[in-house]
Amino acid sequence: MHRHSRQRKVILDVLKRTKAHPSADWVYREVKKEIPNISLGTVYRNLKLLQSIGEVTEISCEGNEGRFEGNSHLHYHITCQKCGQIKDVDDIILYDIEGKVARATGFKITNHCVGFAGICPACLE
Amino acid sequence: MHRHSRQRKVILDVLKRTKAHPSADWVYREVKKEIPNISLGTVYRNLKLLQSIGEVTEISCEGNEGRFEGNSHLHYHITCQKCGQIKDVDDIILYDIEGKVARATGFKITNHCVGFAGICPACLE
DNA sequence: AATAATAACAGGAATTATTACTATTATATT
DNA sequence: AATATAATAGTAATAATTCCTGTTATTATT
Repeated sequence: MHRHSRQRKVILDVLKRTKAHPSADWVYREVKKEIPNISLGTVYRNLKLLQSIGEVTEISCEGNEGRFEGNSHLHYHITCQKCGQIKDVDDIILYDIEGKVARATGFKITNHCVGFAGICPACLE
Repeated sequence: MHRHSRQRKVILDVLKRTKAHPSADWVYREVKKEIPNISLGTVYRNLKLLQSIGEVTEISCEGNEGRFEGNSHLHYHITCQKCGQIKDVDDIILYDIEGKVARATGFKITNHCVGFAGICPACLE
């Protein structure tokens, strides 16, 4: 069973209060401000644990692996290939896509991802 | 300008004739059968070059980064989380999804990916 | 066909992200 | 308070990919 730890709490707090989609290393540097001797291994271990209980999601599309977010409602992402920012795409809903793929392939679907890449309005000038 | 090289030709041939979605290292080992002293760096360099001219695609969804394919028509992928195989999903068409996201976000979209994870029929028993 | 310019190569070193290991510390239970 | 062990810090190890350097091979030009 899970015990509480200050480290885990601060890691989750950091993720919950940012709208960005940070890397493990960014989380590490941020938590370090509050717990200066935290270990990078602790960050990785807790990011994984927090994922397993649904508190944190790792992005898995369009080269954005290793980016995390504390926002757990279903949505997709778009990445600017020029400045690197990742934004949420909240307006697109793919109705029953997992069901469609399950029927087409015979797989039991457990997860899907959708991601976009392009140039953001600011970088377009 | 690009020159021809035996290495590049064999790398592309290997990718064109497999239905799998191999890793750079698998391609390397396969090409080694024909060119025993090929270098892994050469494989990476050519995979990148072949991508840039559209002959090869790198999968970018659901933890399948670093997997390549020579099949360049638009389609999606599904990965079995138990046995690791990656299969093509050819039957699902997302109508004008890039246009929809462009209108919703203001980005100029250059690419999108859709990927699924689950358990394949064989692994389900 | 020989020459010159340089793209591409082999082999190895370097880099980066992530995981594993181990001795110590902190949390929850009795 | 004593105990069991989950979690930690710090470091070492691993894996995937890129970078570097001297050599080779391809193409264009003579």
